[in-house]
Amino acid sequence: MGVFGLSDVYEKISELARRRGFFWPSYEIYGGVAGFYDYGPYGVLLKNRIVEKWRDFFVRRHQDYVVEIETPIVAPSIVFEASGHVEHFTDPIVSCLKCGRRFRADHLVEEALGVSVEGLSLEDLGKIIRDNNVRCPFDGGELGDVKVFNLLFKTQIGPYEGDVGYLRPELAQGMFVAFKRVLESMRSRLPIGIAQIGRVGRNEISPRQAMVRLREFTIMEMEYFIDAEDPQGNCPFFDEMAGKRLRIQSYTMRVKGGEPQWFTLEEAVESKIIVDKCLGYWMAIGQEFMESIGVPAEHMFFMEKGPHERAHYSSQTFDQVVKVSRWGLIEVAGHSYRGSYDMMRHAAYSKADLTVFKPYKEPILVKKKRVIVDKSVIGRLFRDKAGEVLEALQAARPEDIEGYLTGGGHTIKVGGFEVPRDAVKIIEVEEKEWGRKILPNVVEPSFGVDRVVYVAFEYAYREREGRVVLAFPRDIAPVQAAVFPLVENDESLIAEARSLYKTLVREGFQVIYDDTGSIGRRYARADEIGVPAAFTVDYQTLEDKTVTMRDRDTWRQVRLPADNVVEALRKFLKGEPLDSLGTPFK
RNA sequence: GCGGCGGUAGUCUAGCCUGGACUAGGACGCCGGCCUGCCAAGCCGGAGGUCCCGGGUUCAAAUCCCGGCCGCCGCACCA
Repeated sequence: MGVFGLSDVYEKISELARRRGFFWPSYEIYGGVAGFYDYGPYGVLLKNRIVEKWRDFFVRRHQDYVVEIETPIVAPSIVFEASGHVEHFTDPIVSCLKCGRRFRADHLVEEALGVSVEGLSLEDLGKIIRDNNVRCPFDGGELGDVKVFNLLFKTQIGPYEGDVGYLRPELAQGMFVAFKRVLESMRSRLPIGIAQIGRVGRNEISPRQAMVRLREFTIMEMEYFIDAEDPQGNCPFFDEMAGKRLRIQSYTMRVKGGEPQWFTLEEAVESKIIVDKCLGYWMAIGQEFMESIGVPAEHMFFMEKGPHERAHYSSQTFDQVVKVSRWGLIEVAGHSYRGSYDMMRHAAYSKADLTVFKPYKEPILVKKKRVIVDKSVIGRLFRDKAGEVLEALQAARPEDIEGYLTGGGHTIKVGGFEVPRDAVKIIEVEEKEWGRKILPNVVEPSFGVDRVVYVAFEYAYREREGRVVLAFPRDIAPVQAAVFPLVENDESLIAEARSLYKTLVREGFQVIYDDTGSIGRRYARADEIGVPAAFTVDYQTLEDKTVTMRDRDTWRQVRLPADNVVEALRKFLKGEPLDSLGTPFK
């Protein structure tokens, strides 16, 4: 028995996944490497459908605001210096000089001395270790310098060792760095969502839990760029989801030991449990997405992270967690309010102007003070320094300069120069302002594909009369239909079945054709990879061109004309009940 | 990274303690043939094994010992 009263199906799932070609640990013939997984033929089909569904929920349905891009997985080091990952995406470690074992430096100190060392620099940690003679807990050996272990995979771009590159640990930086160009190509309007689906790498110290914690994995992520000062305009679709019910456990609820509670999206936003409308909106979409993958709403909730649990960039983060039988709660998505941290950093590091011009409806008149300088005086007085002086005067705030003028002094001190007051005057002008420049804030829903695949698999797993059925929601099933002749040794049945199979393939369906073994065995095989519908060509087909259609989940059948199969399958995959598609059979 | 347990055809497993007749046995699955008028039926035939890897002990190692890799569990870690 697993947790939450769910029976632990992990072993059965991994066995089935390997045997039927969904997923398995990579590099098996070389003994395997922890943290890497292969997708097999049906796994790829399943994953692709899940990815396509995410794209539908987050991108296609919001296509007037959300676009998808693709950026490289390797970035020059400056990108992750700007993002803070080079500095923060690390653990401090020390090595024992005698046995070579490695330890978390902060934990060792906290354990040995019973003091909190949170936020201390590497040097400070090293000093504490030396001053207190902290030793290796195994053989008492002396400890070396405190170093950082960075979870970024490091590489080199081109032939020169100085050109450090990193494998991205998240997709977000790709969107931030490309933001200006994307915004421009989408006619420079906010809000805008930029989505991306792609691989990332994190050099985890000890990955575990199969597909749940990998060193290389796929993320589906969106950065939704908004104007923090225009809360009304940011989320034009909010009302459509306002009544959606979400289960939320705020940080304060959690530290008090409280259970997650149900809120409508509107309630959660109005009571400030979710700090931002857009953050809440995408959480609601995220919940609908996971429900469509097969997870009932009562099996997931949003868990708010506390101040010390959040990433360095975030002011509010919710983990979208789903119950699984083996490991309890696993995080399938993180929903973060990232503020303008990243955009600020990239603007500073790249010197690019990453602001967005937001026009007002009507231009407004503003009174501004302007510094007027008598350049001939400055030129004569400062000669070759005149340029610098002028620059300093322009850079200064007019109010400050006015302060000197009204203060009655004889000179104005600016940029290390003293400028005679007569050379400068302040005038007031009226200007039309057509808009303002803002640095956008960012809301980010980010899903781990591989975890979603695992969750879909676990929630689809059923046992029925000693047989295994993968009851995927019909529209994510890796294979959509099966076609069988009733028996395997009748050429005319086989010919009809092959022809039906070809029709379905031509119509774009993923179909398996199978004519070996008994019909029951073939149904069982199809159930085991989760094929929602099976069509069987029997002797009556030869008379009246009808076939039977079988539902994976009920094992019931209807009979319908072979010519209607394409349309019936299309409807069935969209959720229509079997009974509406034909007349009952047997 | 630490500790415990484990690793044998595609899958599940017997054998390991007590080394040799193991040319590694079985079941399911898979492939071919026969049969089969709707839910893993039957019969015949077949393919499939680096016994996790490396080293050691021994006349002899799937079996004992050491190291490593991988997995599961617990601790730690998971910006």
